[in-house]
Amino acid sequence: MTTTDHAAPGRRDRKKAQTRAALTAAALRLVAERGLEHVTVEEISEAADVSSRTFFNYFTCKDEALTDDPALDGNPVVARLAAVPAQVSALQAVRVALDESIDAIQADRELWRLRLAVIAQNPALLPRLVAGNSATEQAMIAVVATRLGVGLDHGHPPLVIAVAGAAFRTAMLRWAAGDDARPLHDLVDEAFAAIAAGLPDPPSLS
Amino acid sequence: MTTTDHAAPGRRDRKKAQTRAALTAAALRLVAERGLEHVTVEEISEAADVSSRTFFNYFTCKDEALTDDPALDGNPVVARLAAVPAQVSALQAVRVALDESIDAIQADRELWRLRLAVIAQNPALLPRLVAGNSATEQAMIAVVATRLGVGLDHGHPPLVIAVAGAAFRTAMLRWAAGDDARPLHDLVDEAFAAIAAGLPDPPSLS
DNA sequence: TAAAAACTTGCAGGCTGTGCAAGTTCGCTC
DNA sequence: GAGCGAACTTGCACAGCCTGCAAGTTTTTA
Repeated sequence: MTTTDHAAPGRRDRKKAQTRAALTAAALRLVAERGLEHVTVEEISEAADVSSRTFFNYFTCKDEALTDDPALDGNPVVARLAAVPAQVSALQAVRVALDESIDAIQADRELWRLRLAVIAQNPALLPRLVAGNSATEQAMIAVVATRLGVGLDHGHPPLVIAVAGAAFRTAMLRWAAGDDARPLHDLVDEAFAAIAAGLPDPPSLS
Repeated sequence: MTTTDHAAPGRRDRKKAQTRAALTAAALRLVAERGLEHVTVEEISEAADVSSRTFFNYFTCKDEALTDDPALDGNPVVARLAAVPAQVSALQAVRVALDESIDAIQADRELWRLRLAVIAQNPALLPRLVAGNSATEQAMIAVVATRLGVGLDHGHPPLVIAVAGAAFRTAMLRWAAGDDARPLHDLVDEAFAAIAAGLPDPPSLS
């Protein structure tokens, strides 16, 4: 059993989290310094003081060490999405479901700024952010379909999820770029609001 | 010189296109049959009757042989986007710029159905569709920023491009899944219309 | 304290992707 | 139409990614 929710994590789980964090930190630091292609898994593992074989016990590939975050597990997001009152529109429900993820990111501000800088310089990593990996995305689509009372073959739920993901990723990049000093939450709100308004052209600067 | 636009392609360029098409067809067929992980570059090359070293002269990685299509080169799309009259909204301009790509896909109906089936079964490939790779995407963002008369640090252009891409990809998958028998053009229109309307919840089936 | 479960590690090995140095095909010009 | 140069193909060597397996070690549980 690997730590049920309300149990205090034992030494083993603490060590695991520690090793994982060390690998992630090392990966991000090295890639930020040298670029994705000039860092090997062996170097990352070395920096985190584990064998490279152990690296692959934590991550299925190099990219995963850079993008995945335990604080952003998809399951809670899906659960929260299902818990949003039915009268809220699907789009807004997704935004609400992301609230705690947004807070988690803002709380780990420095790590995420670095992570997003790395992602911005290696666009292949971008789609990995936030349920880029089918599993969670499919679950969210299913929940939205249920919320709306439409079949799984309806076109709306996949569109809402894809668009919401795009909005969230865009807001994160903007937040990390620092062009706008506002907190992530505000930037996400702005993006979702723009979408809810139908993405009208903004007034050009006079 | 590699075939300027209005010149008749010589034997060499014809052979290149042929080899490329053979590699793509072989890759799609084999992956559809066996799954992405159970097909090697060597097998694909073998099926297309070239060496595996030659495979990498055409594609930088295995995925590229499955997703990229010469008919969907990003440059023309960017050019068309820039050519859309300025009074058209950015979102609609992107939709218009995609028109010829949509036609090209519909014309190659069978190939694209197979390709999208493969992509649906291997979601890691999805982001590669349609300017998933920064270069074109950045160019489109720049064009939209110019259209709108806003700076490159403005948040709207990236949002529009990301959302439009999500809409296009979603429509393509829907089209290929065959849940809806309408032509791709209609499905793309529907998705863009839904976005322009602010993604309101559809009426649930009574 | 002892068995069970979980985690780490090394090793062997297949596959991806790249640089280099032939060899071959094609296009162009005289 | 001979021949030169550019473009393309290929084999080879090699770095790096990732996996399965079979130890060994640490933590948990009884």
